[in-house]
Amino acid sequence: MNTGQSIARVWVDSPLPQLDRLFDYRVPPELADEVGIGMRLRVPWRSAGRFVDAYVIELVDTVEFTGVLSEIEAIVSTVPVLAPEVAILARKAADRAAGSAIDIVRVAVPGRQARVEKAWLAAGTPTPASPLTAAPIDGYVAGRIEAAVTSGGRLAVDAVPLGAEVAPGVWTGRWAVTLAAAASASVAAGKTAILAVPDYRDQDQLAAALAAILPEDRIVRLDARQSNPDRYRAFLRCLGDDALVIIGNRSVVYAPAENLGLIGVWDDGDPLHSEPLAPYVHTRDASLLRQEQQGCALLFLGHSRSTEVERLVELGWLESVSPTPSVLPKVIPTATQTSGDRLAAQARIPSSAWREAKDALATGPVLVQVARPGYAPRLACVDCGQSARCLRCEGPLAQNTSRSVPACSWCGALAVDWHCDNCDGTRLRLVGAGGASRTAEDLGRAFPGVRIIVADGDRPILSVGAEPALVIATRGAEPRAAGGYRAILLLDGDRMTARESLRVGEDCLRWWSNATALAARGAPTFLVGVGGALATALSTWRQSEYARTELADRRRLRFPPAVRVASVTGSPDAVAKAVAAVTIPAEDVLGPVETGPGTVRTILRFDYGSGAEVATELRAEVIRSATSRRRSLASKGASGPLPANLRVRLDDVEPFGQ
DNA sequence: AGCACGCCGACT
DNA sequence: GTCGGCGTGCTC
Repeated sequence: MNTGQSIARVWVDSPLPQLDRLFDYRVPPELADEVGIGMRLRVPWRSAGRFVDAYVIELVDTVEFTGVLSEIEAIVSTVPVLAPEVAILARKAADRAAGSAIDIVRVAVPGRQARVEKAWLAAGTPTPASPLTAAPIDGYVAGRIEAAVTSGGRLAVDAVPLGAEVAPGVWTGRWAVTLAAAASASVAAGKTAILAVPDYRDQDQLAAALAAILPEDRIVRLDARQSNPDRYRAFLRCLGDDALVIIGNRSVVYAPAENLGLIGVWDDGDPLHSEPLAPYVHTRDASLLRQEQQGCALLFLGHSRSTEVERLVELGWLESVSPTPSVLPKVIPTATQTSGDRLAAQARIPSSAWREAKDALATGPVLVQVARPGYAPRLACVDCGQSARCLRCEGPLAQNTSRSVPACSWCGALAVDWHCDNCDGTRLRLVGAGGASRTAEDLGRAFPGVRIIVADGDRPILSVGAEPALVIATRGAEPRAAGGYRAILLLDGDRMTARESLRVGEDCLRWWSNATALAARGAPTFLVGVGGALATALSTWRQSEYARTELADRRRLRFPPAVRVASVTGSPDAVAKAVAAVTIPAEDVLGPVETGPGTVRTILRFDYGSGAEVATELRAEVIRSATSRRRSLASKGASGPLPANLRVRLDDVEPFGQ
């Protein structure tokens, strides 16, 4: 592997920001034939007896470092787990997010499983893959998406809002069929496709759609939920030269693929695409970087459009593609509480929707989308109306089933012997609309004899059959119905739109659009109790138009994604210093506000053009504060934990409400 | 993070 | 004289 170079330049596996650079180590002669780029090493660290893991980034024969070099201790494995294209991507993504490359590597490269690795090495290169033909992409102008896939195009594609039977009795969304076919076009052209979806239910659908058009050995599932051996096995499979389809959730965008033809992202507006680990790089941003780096095609597919994708469309960076011929779901916005039927009124269902649902129930499943799980998500004192709080921790009380004892939503304590701290009353009543279980109970009374199915985060259901049933689901947890739902009721719209968040409109439209796409062709969807631009966007099925006006609003207000933002958190002096180090206009410095004992947060807003500069400046401050300032606070004898020096997070929308 | 180096007060 | 306190700085 080595061509005579005797110096390995490595990234050490440490979360310390000041160590996020290359370190040089001498390669001992006995390892010179073995060591290669991307391998995991064990190297001495500072003093005798201490070692850290490291990844080989470069092999060179000269050093700029003037000190005494240490020697590599050992090669952990000769498998080049950190592919060069992934290392480059990690560096770029980390720089953009003012974070460490090694933090990305930790997400990108699974832990070594010696047994799995041994078996993989013994098996040798996998079977040479036979040539394949691409599956046709139906529902769009013929050849449009295929052409983009084979020529490195970038598209924002509106998904066809229908279901598909990909195998006898196996139903998925048409989006999965579209994405699978696009991936097959890439693989047929000899290039790997990476497909990222937000959750496991989406992953199952995509896997089913792929299984229908590609041989099993072409499909690799790579996600964090797999067991360590399974994940490592799948990861190793990606290292070969074969053109594969690699599917998974957000971290799959870092899968090794030297010969990458396509990155496909389903439903980029789903918050599960946003990485919760530092440096918090969103699937969308990682995909954009990788597309530029490797020149592959990039496809964002969704039923609704995120403001971020809309921005890229308006810039001309992405091209917008809609189904041809267009498919318009039948959406009927409906006012709240007009039903004369007592039971319907109790279940918050307007009379027109009620009648249609009743008729539809004779022929197949009907979906009812609600905002919250449980029975009574909010309780109050019957006598004085004050909302009921836990006697122990002041958390809000909720009731999970009609018979269960109310319990605290925060600490879980059962509210036995509860009394109101305002009036000493002891009886509780439901506030506002009930949760999924309560709605199920109400509807069960209204439709005696009809099968009721409840699906929420705790009781996930992937699919239901074509038989009549009332399916009550919380938003985002809707099962797919064989042949599609015969009617859909979107309840609780008023409650969903009442949330305080920058993205509330976008999120609601996404939840409703995704649910609407579960309807059978021509089946009605009733949007209850919502009017205005959101209702118009859903009923005219023009989500991108909504995204356009939403983005225009954000531009006026200088909110993301019209601008980029960075949150700077830490001790008041560290934050002040960091903010002073950044050269941006004063009106774009928001704060500081106190976020905890001795901790403040300042938000910086800046244009995309200044992004690289701001990230570099903030990064330098993080390193400075990590290396210079020590525990000056702790030595003062102050009790309590030492507040973190300085934390920087780019494109953090949480301060705007999430 | 750890851990060594370094420069001032009580000690055999 | 020097043992060790912890503030400071570095890790190829």
